[in-house]
Amino acid sequence: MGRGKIEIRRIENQTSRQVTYTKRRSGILKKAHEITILCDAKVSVIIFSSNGKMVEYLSPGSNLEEILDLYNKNSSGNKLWDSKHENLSNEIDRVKKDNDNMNIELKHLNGEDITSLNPRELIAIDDALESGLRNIRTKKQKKMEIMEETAKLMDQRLMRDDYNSHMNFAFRVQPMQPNLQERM
Amino acid sequence: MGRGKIEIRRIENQTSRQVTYTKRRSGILKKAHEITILCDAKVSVIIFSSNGKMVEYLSPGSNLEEILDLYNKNSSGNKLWDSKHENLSNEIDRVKKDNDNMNIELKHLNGEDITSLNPRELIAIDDALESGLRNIRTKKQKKMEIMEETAKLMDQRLMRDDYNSHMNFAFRVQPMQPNLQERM
DNA sequence: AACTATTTATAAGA
DNA sequence: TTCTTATAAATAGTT
Repeated sequence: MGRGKIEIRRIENQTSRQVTYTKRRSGILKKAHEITILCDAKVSVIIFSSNGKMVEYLSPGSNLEEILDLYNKNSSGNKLWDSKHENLSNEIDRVKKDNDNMNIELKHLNGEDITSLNPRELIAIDDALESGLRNIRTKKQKKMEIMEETAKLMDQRLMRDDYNSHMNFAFRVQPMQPNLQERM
Repeated sequence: MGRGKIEIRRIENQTSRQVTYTKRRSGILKKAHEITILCDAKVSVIIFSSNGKMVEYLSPGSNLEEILDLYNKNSSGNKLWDSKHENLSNEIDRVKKDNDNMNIELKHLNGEDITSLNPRELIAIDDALESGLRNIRTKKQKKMEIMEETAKLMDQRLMRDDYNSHMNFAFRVQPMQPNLQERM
């Protein structure tokens, strides 16, 4: 449809390729719109020029997500963006499994849900609890000691500061007696 | 372009709407293909008829995921399928948080990572461990008792069955000498 | 960016 | 439906 017939093959001349692209692109978008109106179809057209610029047509009253949902429904087999979602889903499953395991472990450590356990498992839990208790008491003990130590040091320092501040006071109230300056 | 000019408005006649749809649909697909070849563009066309049947065109050497990735890059603002993604991501975060909390709790119960805890918290852990220990020992005890009870009952039953089977045997192998039955 | 000769698409009819 | 064909629309090459 033009001054001459053309073969459908890549237009080598960069300029006329660009011109043809623009003309035909608008043609397609127009047709897409027309079929939408004439036949109430839903149409999505996405066109990228060779240099990456995009234009799209979307039937009014549609949105691409809806179209792609329909696309997924109509496509047999592997769905669009499933691969992207699959990774996330897998991670959820993995983390949930961890979650369940820890939940069970916590319950066991609290003596719940243990009716199905065998004696060997019960002993393991008992051991874990005892070991935890030992650990925490040791550390608590150590902590207490450190705190007491610190408290003692603080106390000493406070007493010293207190002494000094008394001295300061003494100096301040008697500034005119330089022979009392032997303070640290 | 036809015997008469038509207005671009919904074709009310169901039949001619269907006919027009088919013709124009193939027209669009053809044009999509042509611009792909002539101008080496990338094109995605998805068309749904009013009764939900789908056809698509996709430039050879492309796939829809690629096109939609480009679409996302070219669309400013909120991306396609982000909402779906977001839901999954949120769930992961939520579950991971649970996970972390339980992990910390488990470590605390084992006496690990407790240096930052205050004495009140340490006491809570200590209590939890003791209560767990009490629970599990009570239940273990109960379980043992039940098992012993069961064992005893089984034993009694076995002994009785054993006796009976001997009786049977005795009767069977020495049916003719009833006075030799006094074995156990 | 406009123009127009020609091709192509397609509306209506068979 | 499918085929035909007159005509509208799109567009290739030109200005």
